[in-house]
Order: sequence, then structure tokens, then C-alpha cells
Amino acid sequence: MKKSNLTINDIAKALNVSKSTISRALRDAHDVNPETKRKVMAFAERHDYRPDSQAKGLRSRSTKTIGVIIPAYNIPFYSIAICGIQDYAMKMGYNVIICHSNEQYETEIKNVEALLNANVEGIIISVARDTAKNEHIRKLRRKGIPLVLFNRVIEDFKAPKVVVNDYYGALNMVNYLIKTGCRKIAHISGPANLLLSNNRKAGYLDALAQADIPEDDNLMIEGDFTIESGMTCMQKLLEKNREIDGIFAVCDAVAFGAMKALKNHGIKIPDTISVAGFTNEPMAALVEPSLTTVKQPIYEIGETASKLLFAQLEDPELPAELCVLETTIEVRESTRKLNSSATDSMG
Amino acid sequence: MKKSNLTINDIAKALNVSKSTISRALRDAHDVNPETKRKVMAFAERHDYRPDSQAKGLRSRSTKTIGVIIPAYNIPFYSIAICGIQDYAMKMGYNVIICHSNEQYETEIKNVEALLNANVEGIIISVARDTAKNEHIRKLRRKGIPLVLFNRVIEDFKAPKVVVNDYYGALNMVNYLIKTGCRKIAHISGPANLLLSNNRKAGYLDALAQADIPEDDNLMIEGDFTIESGMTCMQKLLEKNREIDGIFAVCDAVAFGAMKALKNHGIKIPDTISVAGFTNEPMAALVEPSLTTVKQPIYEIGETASKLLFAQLEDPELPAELCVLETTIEVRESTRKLNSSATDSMG
DNA sequence: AAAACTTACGGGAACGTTCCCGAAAAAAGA
DNA sequence: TCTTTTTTCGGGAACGTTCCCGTAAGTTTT
Repeated sequence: MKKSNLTINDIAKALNVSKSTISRALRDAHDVNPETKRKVMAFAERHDYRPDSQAKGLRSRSTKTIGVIIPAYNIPFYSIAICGIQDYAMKMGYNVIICHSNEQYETEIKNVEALLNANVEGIIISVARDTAKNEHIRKLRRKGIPLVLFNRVIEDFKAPKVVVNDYYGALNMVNYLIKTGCRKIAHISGPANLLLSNNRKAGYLDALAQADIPEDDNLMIEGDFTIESGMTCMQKLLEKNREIDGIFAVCDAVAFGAMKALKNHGIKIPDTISVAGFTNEPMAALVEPSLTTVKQPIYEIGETASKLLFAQLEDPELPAELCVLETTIEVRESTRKLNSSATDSMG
Repeated sequence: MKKSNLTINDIAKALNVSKSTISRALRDAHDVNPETKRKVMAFAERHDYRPDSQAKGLRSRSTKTIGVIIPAYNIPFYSIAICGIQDYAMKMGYNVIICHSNEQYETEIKNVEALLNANVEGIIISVARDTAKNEHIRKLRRKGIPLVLFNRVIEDFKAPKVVVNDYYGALNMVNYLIKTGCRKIAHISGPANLLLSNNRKAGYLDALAQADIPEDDNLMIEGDFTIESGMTCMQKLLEKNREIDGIFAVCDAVAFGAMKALKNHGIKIPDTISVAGFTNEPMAALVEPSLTTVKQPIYEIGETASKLLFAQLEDPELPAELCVLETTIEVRESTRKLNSSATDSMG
């Protein structure tokens, strides 16, 4: 499609001054007669003049655009995080191009290419479920494109990262389950290539260890982040083990799936089995029973990622910072009530 | 931030040919020696040359960018619809800039300005809850910017629109409720300034009329599209009326809120009161009991909106088309079972 | 062997900005 | 009155592309 907008030259001709003067007047420069400035402004206002962003960008050698890659749109976490990213970027006068990898490594590579072709000035990325390699991200590094990883980050890679304290969040949550009387706590973990999965699992294991509960391989199973995965994993856990009294899921979606499976088996939540999740998606408050979960500051995660990116844009030499946000435990109905005689101190 | 990429001139100097030849070679033009073409391609590949999108755009007078305005990110409907919009746009080689109005008319106006400043070639918009005026949209029209409305459209405005058959969806759903034995069916409607709300309400009213059930103002209440609104509206309905045996909500979120309120009152769903929603968000299958709802082809709505926009980009003279997608009824657990002796034909 | 045509390439303008530099006019100082 | 300074403005290059046009060779036709 052709655009045919009013240009600075048109205004110059109409007002019988040079384009330089128009340019200066519009940017409210000092060395232009107040009277002509007024005239130019008025004319531009009346005709709704808008500078061509591409011409401006070409001249200033900046695109004022950043890119974001997320695994999927329909994960509520990312909807909210994107909001945080974008609000801050807009405030900085930047546009945001969002891509989704559809949880596929191959698509993620294509996303990176698409963003490079759009000449974005920086990229914020949360990797796909099956992304183990990082060659595509290293490429960005080599090209000097500022980069921020968030939530699902890749290990042993030097770049600013925004995560939550996955380990302590999990530790605290499992501690809480233990305090409510759970002893046979199962864990449905996430893909092992993601740091997040391992940290949450480590928190789970350490909580057990601290309570002198032996770990049991039969109580651990690896899923991905989907509801379906939660259902099938729960199913398998129940087949292998009949004494489970608690579930700690790597994320809320998996917890929802686990709850669904438990309901199908006619198992009461939390009377027979407590269920806990991680993230605190909006849905968590709505399911029945409502889900006890580790609450992440989702919007702030996005906002922080955005801030780190812009900090890098201003100073490319900035050392890579690891930003760890705090979580809290949101107690709802899917876990047993805390026995009031038990200890009531918890982080 | 400054960008310092490889340009066509750099390649020209390195290979000792003119930039014209480089340009031609890269675009695989016919009038360039296969040998030099090979050399240029190889060089570009090796150094990961990417044409400057702004220079190209300035020259070709196109930004290859479209804009989307949605009310909010955290409405699952829009997450999915955006996916449909974007997938198609990407396929067409376009980038997408997404803005959210935060359900505020004022912000929506700012969004339009932001997109105009980004020189988007077209805009897809779903208006905010309280958007009654359309001056900002008319402005786009005046400027000749292709436009498509979807889901929440504004009445008496000539532009391509993508909606579902709200009237028939509602009619069929309320018909179904009646067939399952409901007689006192309440309706929590949406904001009256939106066509969608009125059409769904009309469907509700006509279904009642067709079954010779008198309409009752006490059974109708206006909410917005939020869970909270669903809760408070349900609360009010219960205070005014004790014989309700069915609820038809304008959307799933409102239905979720209504269910929450009913549970708080200890009212059994669907034994005492059936609840039906509209949209079929992913959540609908997860809540307890799972929600019977009118199923919209959400991804396709977005995809269709995108298609209509690109059709307009290709031919600006194209007449404004109203695209109405079909809905189906997704029966789940929140409504009473259909009496097997009753008629089993329904649309 | 001259004419016509093809192949392959270079020069330069253009897209709409910004910005540097210089210059005319007006104001101030001598 | 002549110089110096300030105010105000215009000219033109530059950003990285594309594309039109011209032209030098090489190839075919007469």
C-alpha cells in the first residue's frame, strides 16, 4: 500500500519557507522566529501532520522498536507480563513487536530472524519449552543486540535475566504443605532443560530434606507446562502410588490438570490430597477448590525486563544483571488448613 | 541507540562493484551476471547482511506494519484472537503493533494516535467497554487508513466488521436452557453501547418469547464483562428474585462471577440454577462445574479480521463487509441434563 | 563489417527527515 | 559609519534503499 501523507516539503511550499525552518519549528528549536513557528505549528496541527517515522528513523539511525518473544499467547502469565513490558516501552517512546514461538525451538529461531529483519534495537525473550540450544541467542549477542531473558531463562548464558526466586518459592510452598500435615508430597516438575524447573524441584527436595522426609523417585514425574500434562502425570502418579497426600506442581496449569485428574478419580481436594501450584494466574482464584499457589509479581516481571533492556540500550557496556523478584504464598482452598497448634512462622 | 549494520555500500566497496548491482543481485534480478550474483549472495550470507527496513520502507513508501487495539491483554479471548491476527499478518510479511486501551475510551484515543505516529498501514480494533463515541475512528476513515472492527464493534459505522452471530448464539443457548426445563432464566447483559450486548440480549428475549415465557425486568441486569461484575449482578438478582432457575451471562467471565456468587450462597449448580456463558474461553472447561457456553471460533475471528484488513490494503475501494462467523453450543456440566424424552433437535 | 540487439553494470535521483554550515538582515557596540 | 554580534533562515549533504536511465562491452543479424 502506498502512503501519501503530508510532508515537511509540502508545508514548506505552502508557507513559503524552507524545509529546514519547518523542521526546526516543529521541533520547537530556539533559532526560529516565534511568529513563523506559530504559523508552522498551526498549519501542522490543522492538517494533522505526522512526521514519517521511517525517514526520521533512517536519519537518526534508530527504529524505536523492540522485540519480544514468548512461548505462547494463551498462557495467562505471558499476557500479563507483556502488558508490563509494553507499558514501559511505550512510556519510553518505543514500539513493541511480539512474536510467539508456539513452544517450538524451530519457530523461536524464525522469530529471532523476523525481529532482526525488522531491525529491532533489543529483544526480550522467554524461551520455548523445548529450547535447549542457545546458538540463536548467542547470535544476537555477537551482533551486539541488547537482550533480556525472563521467566524461562537459559543457564550458563551471560545476559540480564529476570526471574523469581523459584527455589525459595518452592521451598516455602512445600514447607507449608508439610506444616499442614502432608507427608507424601509428589512433585510434577517442568522440562529439565529449563532452569526454572530445576530450581523449583531443588526447593521441593530441600524442603523434604529439612523435614527429614525421604525423597522418593516414585513421587517425582516430569511434565511440561500444560493442563493435559498435569492430568496425565497425575494419572501416572496415582497408578504408581496410593498414599500421596499432597501435590506440588511446577505451575498453575499443571496443578489444574492434576485437580481435574483427581476429581475424575473421586479424590477429595484437599481432604485426601492437597494441591499447590506456582504463578498465581487469574484462574487460580476461580477453580474449585481455589488453588493455593506461589504468587509471582507477573506484571512487575515484565516491567523489570523492559527496564533492564532500556538500561542496556542506554549503556551497552552494562554488566549483565540477574534480577530476582520475590514470591509470596497465596493460601486458598486446595490445601489443608494449617493446624493452629502447629508453628505459624513461615517465610 | 545507534545501529551500525552492514550496508549495501559496504558490500559494494568490498566487492568492487556498484551498489546498484548489489541491490539487484540481492533481489535476484535478471540483469546481473550469475557469477557476481553468487559472490554477492555469498558475501551477504557470510556477513549476515540485513537490508535496513526503514530505508527500504522510505523508498517504497510502505511500513509493512499494522496496528491492533484491544481492550485488555488479560481477557483470554483477545490473547487468542491476537494470535490469529498476527499469524496471518506475519504470513503476509507484516509486523504487528498491539496496543491495549485498558478498557478506557481516553486511552483508546491515545492508542490511535500512537499507531498513526508509527505510520501503520491499517488498524484492527475492538473497542473499550465504555467507548460510545466514534470520532477517533472516523478520523482514521478520513485519513484513508484501512480499518477493521471485530468482536466489540460500533454500530452505524461503515467499516468491515468481524463478529459472531451473537443473536442466534444467544437464542440457541436460551432455547437449550428452556429445553432442559428452565423457566425463570435471568440475563446478565453487557454494556448497552455495544452491539454485541444488545444482540445477545435480543436473542435471549426472543427465545423467551418463542417459548411463551413472559419477560421480566427483574430478571435482567446490566454488567460489564468482568468476573466481579458477574458476582455483584448475581448477588443483586438473588436479592430481587428467589425463583431463578437459570442464568444466561453475556460472557464467560461474567458467568464465572455468577457461579462464584451462587457457590457463596450455597446454591447448587446446575441442580437449582443452571449457568450458561458465551465465548468458550479455555477456563470454561476447567471451572467446577465446567461451564456450558456458546462456543466462538476465536482464532478464526482474529484471522478473518486480519484477512479483511489485507484485502482492504490491496484494494482500498473494497466495500465494507460484515463477516459473521457461526457459533455452536458447548454443553458441559453447569446446565441441567437434557431430558431425553424432550425434543433433541437444536441448532 | 556495419547495424542491431543483448548482457551486465554504474551513475544518480528520489523517498522524508535532520543537521551542519553559511549568509542575509537586523541589532548592538565602537 | 564601520565593525561585531545576534537573530533568522536557506542550501545541501546524509541516512540506506530502489529504480530509471545510460553505456560499455559482447553477441547476433544483415
